[in-house]
Formats: sequence, C-alpha cells, structure tokens
Amino acid sequence: MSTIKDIARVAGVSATTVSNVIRGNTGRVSQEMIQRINHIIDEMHYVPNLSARALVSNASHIIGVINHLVPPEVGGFFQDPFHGALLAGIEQTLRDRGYYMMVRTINNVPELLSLLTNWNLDGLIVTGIFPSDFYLHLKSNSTPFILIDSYVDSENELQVRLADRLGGYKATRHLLEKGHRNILFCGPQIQKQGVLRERYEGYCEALGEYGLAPDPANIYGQEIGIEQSTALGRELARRNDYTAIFATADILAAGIISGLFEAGRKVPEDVSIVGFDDLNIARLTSPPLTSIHQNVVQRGSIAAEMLISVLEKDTGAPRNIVMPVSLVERSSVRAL
Amino acid sequence: MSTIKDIARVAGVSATTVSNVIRGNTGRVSQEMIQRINHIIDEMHYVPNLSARALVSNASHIIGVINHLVPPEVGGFFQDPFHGALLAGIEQTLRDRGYYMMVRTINNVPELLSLLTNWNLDGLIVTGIFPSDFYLHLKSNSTPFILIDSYVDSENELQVRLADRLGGYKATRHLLEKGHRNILFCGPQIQKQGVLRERYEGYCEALGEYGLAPDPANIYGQEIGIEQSTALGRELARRNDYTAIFATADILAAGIISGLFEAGRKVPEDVSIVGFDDLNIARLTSPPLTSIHQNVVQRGSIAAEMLISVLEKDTGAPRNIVMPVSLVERSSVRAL
DNA sequence: TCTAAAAGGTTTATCGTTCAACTTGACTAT
DNA sequence: ATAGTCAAGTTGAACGATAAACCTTTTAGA
Repeated sequence: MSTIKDIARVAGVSATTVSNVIRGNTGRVSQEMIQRINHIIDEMHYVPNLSARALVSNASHIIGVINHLVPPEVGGFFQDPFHGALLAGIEQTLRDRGYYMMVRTINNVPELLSLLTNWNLDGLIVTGIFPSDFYLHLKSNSTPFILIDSYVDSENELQVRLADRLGGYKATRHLLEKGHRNILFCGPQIQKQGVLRERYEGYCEALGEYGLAPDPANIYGQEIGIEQSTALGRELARRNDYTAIFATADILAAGIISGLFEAGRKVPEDVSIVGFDDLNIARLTSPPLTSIHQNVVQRGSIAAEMLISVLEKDTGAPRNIVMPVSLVERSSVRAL
Repeated sequence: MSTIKDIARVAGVSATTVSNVIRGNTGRVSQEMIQRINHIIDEMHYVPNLSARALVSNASHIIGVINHLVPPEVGGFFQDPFHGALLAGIEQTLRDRGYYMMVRTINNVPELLSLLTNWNLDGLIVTGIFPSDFYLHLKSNSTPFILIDSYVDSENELQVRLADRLGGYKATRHLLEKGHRNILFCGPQIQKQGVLRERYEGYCEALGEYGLAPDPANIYGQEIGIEQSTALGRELARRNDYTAIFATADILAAGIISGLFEAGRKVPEDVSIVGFDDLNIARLTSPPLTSIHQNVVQRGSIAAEMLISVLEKDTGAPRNIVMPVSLVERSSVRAL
C-alpha cells in the first residue's frame, strides 16, 4: 500500500504538497504539479489512510448510526422493516456525500461514550426510542447528532419528525368516511408523549368530528411483534361489535390480518383495517393494505443530509423537519 | 477528552505502561500499579482512541460488511429481510467480540479497494452476489474475508453456505407427499451455478423420485421484487393445470399469494405453496406460509465468529460450513 | 562477594496525515 | 537599487497510540 510520502517522492515534492492537492487546497500549487500528482495518485492506486487523517484532523468522516430499544419481538433493529428502510436512505446519502457509516446498537451510557471517543465520530444519527439520560449525555458531548424517531420538544434540536397526529387523523377519518363508526385503535402502549400519543390524538380528533368519543374498550396497547400481533388478530376475531381497525404500524396490521384470517374472519368483508407506515409489507398482505404512507427511505436520507449540512457549517439549513403523510388506498377497507 | 498520556502523568508512569495495562499485557507491571491505573482510567473516563491504535498497529478492530447487487426491487440491501436478518446476527456477534462494524454498499472495484485501505479493516464479510472480478481483487488483497451468499467452489475459502439443494428437495418432496404432482418452480433466473441452481436441482431430484420430470412450462424465472411477484401471482391465477408452487424465497411466495388472492384464487384451497428462508414474513401471510427454514440470524453470527477466529489465529476453526435446512409446516399446503 | 536473572519499568522511533510557520526565487514598483 | 509582493513550495511538530530495545533495582544462588 502506497502512502502519501511515496507519492511525494515520485512526484519530487513534499508530502504537504500532495496532501494539499488531495484535499483540493490548491491555492499554492501550480497547475502542472496538480496534474502530475493526480496522475501519479491514479497510477499508484494511492488511497489516503483515513485513520491517520482522523487522528490529526480530529474528524473521521465516519457518521455513527445508533439505535436502542427496538423490540426484540420484531427481530431487533436490522429486522425491523421501518428501520431497514431508514438505513437504506441513510446509507445512500452518506455514501454519496463521502461519509462512512458505523452502525451500532447501544445498550447503556458507557457504550455510547466509548463509541464517541473511540472513533472521533463526526456526527451521530439516533434512531429508536432513547431514554432521557442518553439524551442528556448526547447534549453534553460536542458531537452533533440528529434524532429520527425519538422526539424532543425543542425547535432547535436537529430532528426529522413525522406528521403523526395528522396520520392518525387521516386513517381514522378515512374509515369514518367509509361509514365505519366503531373503530378499534391498536398500537404499542400509548405514552404521555411521543409518536404513538400523537397518532392516538389524531384518532380522537377524527372521532370527535363525527361526534364520537374514544371508548377505552376499543384501545389495544399491543406490542408489534409477530406473535403478539397475530394473537391480537385471533383475539379480535372473538369480538364483533366493531367494523374497522386502525393499526399504528403495518407490521402490526399484517399480524392482525393473519390472525383474523386464521380465525376465519375476512378482510375487508368482515373487518376493515388501515395500517401505518406504508412499508413494503403493505403490498404483500392479502388483501393489500390501505395504509398511511410516509417516505421512510427519504426520511433517512434527509436526516443524513441535515446532519451533514450542520457538519459542513451550512447554517442556513433547516434544523427541524416534519415530514408529510398521505393515505394510500388499497383493498383492506370496505365501504359500509 | 483524556489521552493515554494524561493517565500516565496522573499515575506517575510512562504511557507504555498504561498501554500495557489497557491491553492486558501485564507481565511486567505490578499488581498495585495495574489496580491504580485501572482506577484512574475509570475516574477520568478514559477511552483509547482507536484511530491512533489502528494507525500504529495496523489493525483497526473494524470489520467491513459489504454488499453488492441486492435487487433494487426488494428495496436494496437494508430493506431485504434476508439481509436484515443476516445483519442482525453479524452485528450481535461483532459487538460481543469487541469489533466495530462498517457497512457499505460496493458498486465497483475502486470502491472496494478504497474501503480496504482507508480504514485498515481487519476483515470483510461479503454478502450479496459478487461478480468474479471483485472476488479476484479480494483474493489478491491480504485482508481476510468470508463469503455468505456468494458461493465459490473451494473448500479452503471461508464461507457459510446453506444446504440449498436439500432445501429444494425437501420443499418439493413435501408437496409430492401431500399428493401434488404438477408443481411450479418459481425463483429468480436460474444460473449455471449458485444458490438458485442448487434449489432447482433439489426440485428436480424430488420430482425424479416420483418418476416425474421438470416441465419447462412450469419453471418461472421470476425476480423477487414486490411488483413482479404479485404480478406473477395474478398471472398464475390464469393457469389451472397445477396444484402447487415452490417459491424459492418467502418474499416471492408472499407476493404470489397476494397476487393469487387479488385474482380470487385461494391458498391453500385452490393452490398450495411452499416458500424458502422462513423469514418473519412467513408468519404474516394469510395463510401463514409453509417454508424451508434456515436460521439466517445464526448464519450471520457464525460468519462473524468464523472470521474473527481467523483474525485471532485460531487455526483449528472450520473454514467452510454448510448450514442445515428444515421444513416448517404452516397452513399454505393442503393435502390432496 | 560476585553474577545472573527476574521484576518493573522507561525511551525512542514510528504509523500516515495535517497544519502553522517558514523559505526561496522571480517579478514589480518606486 | 531596494524593499515589497507573490507564487510555489518546504519544514518540523503534532495527533494518540504501540513496539522494540533498553535500563535499573532487587533477589537468589554459588
């Protein structure tokens, strides 16, 4: 493997000059020399050693992608299709912009801190739900970070949010417009705040517009694992005082459909259902799932882009984006 | 951020001694000093800078996970559930063994080479189907690598293969035993060699045992994207000279089921189907899918483990593993 | 008493880059 | 003629760690 000194020797200049050419810092280098050096670099297949560069310049060009608390029932981070789509977008953008990506599951604060110091990470993309002490440690560290699905109530914090409330509203409103009145709400435990809370509020708002109030018996705080969601489907097959379901995640919806099917209930003939996320899986259920669409790949991509803007001191770039949602109609909802 | 010198100063020893303690190279350090240094390290929240270590020791403790040619129709690498499961296993093991993971999509040879020199990667886990010139470049480089789903005919090459032929055989045999005689084979273009070829050969072998020969009209070289697979389902709904389908990937099977459903054909009443991989999605289809199971997460984990064994000079470790397959019966096959 | 080995370190060079501070020669302006 | 400017570099220290070679002091044995 050739080093910058090898190139310098062949070109008959100092390493600094080569370094300047490589980094486009060519103010003090003649045109011929630039050509010459670039040619030699190609010839010798020279590639800069980024560990060395990271050491001296204290910037690694590595972005860490960390995650926490993606439920093991969905197979953890990498097997969760939502996070898969997110990663696809993140990776694409980081590659295009010349950054490397280091993905890591973080279980506790020391792991977080060692990740940061170990590699001089330029920045961090934070996915999954993070406990607040993680957030505090991130704040007190100088490494810039952007939050994706862990919301913080601060306009100044870098984050890529989603119009979750509107999504919940649109899903419910759609079912109401199709004539449904008794609509179940299924989603992981609703917290005081966060994604789920917002979707729930959208659900309540839509009901309100039709003069309906949420009935506690219609709220299922269900985890989105496969076992749990199919089990929920079978359980729901035993009730028949409702005609529709709003599931706050496609994988949950898919499980419910499967559970209902096993119990002999048909979608949409017997039960209508609307999902959320519009992941690939929404097109693979039988019937294909009507869902609230969000562009997850793009969301990852935007997160990466925003973080890089901050790293590269583009102060005009937005710090807090709310991505839109839309309803995608397929075949899982029937008009009454 | 404190450095090794800060620790050394506080402890009143040289940096080398601290370095020795950190790396457990404690032959020449007194017990009291070890305690003292460890205590100071904790106190000062010292974490070694791994770029510096990588630079001097020419070993980074980073393992690259590279992929190529995962069809965009399935959403690329990260959105493909097979590769997601693989990554889950890889990441888990790498973390446990103290390695970092750098995931990167490689589109051409220069990208491959720069990845290698940039970071002094300790090793490479290669996923996805790789063209042969990639393989040649990998061979000529000194970085150890292990292949997962790109087979090479060499007992000496590090790889984690699957009993694909047996899988194809078991799937087909199962359908035959249930009384099916006209069985379609659906899978991405069958090559002269590789995974698909082997599954196809297993299919032929099982047919042969029942005195049947594969009928070219029954072979569908279908890509596994969502659009294509649901389209195939609709297309297959127009034929009715068969009773069963062997789909060589669960996502393909799921699409076919969905397409058949749209066209009004029922699984398993009208058509039986067996998938391959037994991914999470196999439990979410309606009906749940009978599939050939492989432990993908474990496969990733084993690959990481094998690579690390090589890195750490464990010469006794196996170099070439073939993982088992088994049939998992769910509800997508009906006995005739 | 003297020597050898063991215990417990230290010193110095080095990894491949970058960065701040110099240098050198040619040209320009007065 | 002489200072001043500019183009086109060079030099040497640093980044944070590791590795090889070296150095003391203490202890044991003959």
